[in-house]
Amino acid sequence: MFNVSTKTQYGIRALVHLARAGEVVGHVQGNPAATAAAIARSESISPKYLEGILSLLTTAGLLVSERGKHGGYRLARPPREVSMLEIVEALEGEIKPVDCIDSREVCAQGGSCLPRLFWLGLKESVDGYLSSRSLKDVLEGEADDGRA
Amino acid sequence: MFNVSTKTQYGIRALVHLARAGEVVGHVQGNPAATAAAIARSESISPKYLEGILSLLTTAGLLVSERGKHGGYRLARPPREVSMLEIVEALEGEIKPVDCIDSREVCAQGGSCLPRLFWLGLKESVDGYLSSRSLKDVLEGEADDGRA
DNA sequence: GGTATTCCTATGGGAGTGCTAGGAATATAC
DNA sequence: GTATATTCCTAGCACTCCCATAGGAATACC
Repeated sequence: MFNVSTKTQYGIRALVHLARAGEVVGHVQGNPAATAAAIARSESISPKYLEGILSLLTTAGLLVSERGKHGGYRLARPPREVSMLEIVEALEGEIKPVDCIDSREVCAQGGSCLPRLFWLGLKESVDGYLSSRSLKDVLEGEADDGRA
Repeated sequence: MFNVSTKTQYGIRALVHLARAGEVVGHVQGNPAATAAAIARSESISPKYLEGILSLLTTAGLLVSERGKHGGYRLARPPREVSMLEIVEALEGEIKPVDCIDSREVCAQGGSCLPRLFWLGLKESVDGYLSSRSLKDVLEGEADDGRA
């Protein structure tokens, strides 16, 4: 349960790759931007598949792309300022255990829906974890910050 | 993301239904056991579909079934003693964001897999939330216990 | 113009979800 | 012991989503 798609896994690995290489907009302009093909090779990911993923991250504002020859991708912000929640939501959509999660009203089913509060709590727990980690934390292998 | 299947949603609603009706093994022997058909009717769930779900919960040891005429289902334990983690795992399997979550060794991909620690932390966060809630908590609509 | 890149759209196999259907096994009632 | 009410087991099916793969259009550098 709670399987994370390869799309998200690959996306995160690509972002970690860029972060490790210091590919951030503004910084280290000497470096050429990293191409999708290069990241795919280095991370053993299908190149064409990764292309689409990087496009999504660009649309979401997490990456900046340069087209044409010597083009490629860079992080739009330093890793410290990118929360994992942003990344995951960009690729998988909102954390939403059940569909009725946003409607403050009662569920489709008529009566009182007690489980909804339970699912809401789960969403908050997951959102809390994801938003408390930055790309930099993942890069540095920090599994937890001491407080569960 | 993190969609919970109807199987699990229906299963939980059925368990809440049984808990509310006081259908616990040993207690209130006067009551007839609740049938799948009756629960399905009351909760507006497809009867045949619910049958399979209740069977799963029986196999998992959360319900006790009685076959034949006047048969039905009862909770195997009082609601206070049933953790939501048990229920969810019985219906959806282990919480496992990525497949490499149990292998202490490095992922399939050769090098160091930093994201694995991150996913492990997510699993622990979800497991923690689920194991901290009992069926009774859900029944009483307790969304949180005060501590995030 | 040639080349290297991102970007867009379409396609397809495979797996999982959400049921539906039919009947076998089992227990009670008369 | 037959009828009846229930759980239990297996199979199947439409639908959607996942995981790519493919081909080419748009763009930018040389």
